[in-house]
Amino acid sequence: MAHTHQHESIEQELECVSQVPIFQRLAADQLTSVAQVTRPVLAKKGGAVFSTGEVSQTLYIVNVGQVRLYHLTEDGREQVLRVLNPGDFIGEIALFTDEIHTSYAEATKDSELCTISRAALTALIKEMPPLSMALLGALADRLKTAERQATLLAIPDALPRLAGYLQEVSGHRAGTIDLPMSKQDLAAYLGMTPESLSRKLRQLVKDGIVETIGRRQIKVLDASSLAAVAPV
Amino acid sequence: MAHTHQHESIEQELECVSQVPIFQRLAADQLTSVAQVTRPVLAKKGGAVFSTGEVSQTLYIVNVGQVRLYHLTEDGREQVLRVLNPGDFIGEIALFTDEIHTSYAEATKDSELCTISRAALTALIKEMPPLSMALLGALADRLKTAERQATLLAIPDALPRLAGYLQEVSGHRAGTIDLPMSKQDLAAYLGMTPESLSRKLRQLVKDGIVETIGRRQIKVLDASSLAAVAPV
DNA sequence: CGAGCACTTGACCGTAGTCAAAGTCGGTGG
DNA sequence: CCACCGACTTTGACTACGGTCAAGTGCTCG
Repeated sequence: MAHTHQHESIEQELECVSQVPIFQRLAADQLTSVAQVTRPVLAKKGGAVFSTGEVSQTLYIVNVGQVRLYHLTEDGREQVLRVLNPGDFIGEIALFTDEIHTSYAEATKDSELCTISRAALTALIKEMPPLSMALLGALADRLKTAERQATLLAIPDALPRLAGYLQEVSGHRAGTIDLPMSKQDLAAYLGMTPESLSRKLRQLVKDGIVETIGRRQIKVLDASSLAAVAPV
Repeated sequence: MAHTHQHESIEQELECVSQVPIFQRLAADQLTSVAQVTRPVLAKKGGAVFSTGEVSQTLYIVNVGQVRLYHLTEDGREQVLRVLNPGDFIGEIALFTDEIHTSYAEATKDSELCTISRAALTALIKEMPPLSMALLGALADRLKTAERQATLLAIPDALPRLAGYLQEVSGHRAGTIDLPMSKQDLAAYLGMTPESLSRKLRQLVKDGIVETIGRRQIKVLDASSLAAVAPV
């Protein structure tokens, strides 16, 4: 489990809080109030931030590193729900619904997170209406992404599923994409095997639609051909 | 497009508002304030509540009837995102993110909805902190459902996908389920064809795990066998 | 520089999609 | 109240796509 600093200065909390989109609209003194109720948490690469079944009424904000959020199905498959990079947050479901976690959160790199307890956040919201709007906006955004993922996953064929994803992360324009996760995680996210992902990606490369650069970058060469392959 | 009543009494709005879970924690006088800014809307069976591309900064709450929310993919497939029954709401994404609708909403029965504009809701939230907590809770809940749907859809085989769905709507217990949508919509929701759904359902019936009653009901006979088939 | 892990490639097989057609339920109108 | 019509659902045969298993290649990080 992660280790909590006890004697940190307020500065680290401020750094964390000020980086987060949901807090960005707040005034300086409000930021300080927020920072005062956060607690930093460290998680080593491969370590768990939380697991299924835990009753953690805490909001986690990723400050440094990367956290992978996934469901574990009974047959051992990991369904990647999303990958959190600095500025992203998790735990909002547990925060607002009184339920136990149904997913695992695991650091894929050495990571640094800030946490806010449910009680503290509730108090903050009462004081700062803009904060609740920001939170609502962030949740709505996440919901949109999740529904989009569901739409993608419902596509029966792997090629358009991949194309749809690439289209989305590229913003429908030609250009270089930094993949937010490893190819095997991406495969799970898209509901296919790493083998299928590899084959379909290769097909797109062969057709001159995309180009791979190293392991974590893909360059979209022909956005319109990509759109023709994608079904959305 | 739907027709708006202009000269309704406040009573109808109150009926609508008081039925909605997100408003249920409010005091009577607060409910009245909410009711004052809502506008009822009627939608005939088969009629559109809104379509892709519309810039509607409005929250829709279903009061009577049923509304189907779906994406249309380029190959003509309809991906059902969800089906809204009385008390459910839509439009929150457009409300908080300044974006155009990416989905269609269509009434599957003659329906009655209440609407609240973005401006009005923002004002309400400022006045009533509990309301924002309720909204956040509702959104978090929806997010959880969407992530769950994504997990289900990522399952490669159709049988466990169906079993997982049945498990979920039955609350993991034996008993009768009222399907919230037609089988062909359910097939789309689960990312398979109506033919596959029919075959897999039949298999569950043959194995004595479930029983079909008419077209819209399924009775779970053996919850533990169902759990054995489901992968979640 | 080396070891291990991520990724790729290949061959085979099973499952679900497709197309076509029959069957059945539900609602509407006489 | 019953009969009909239309949409939903089911069934069947065929095909192909992707999953599985196995082995090979190449980054990347220590």
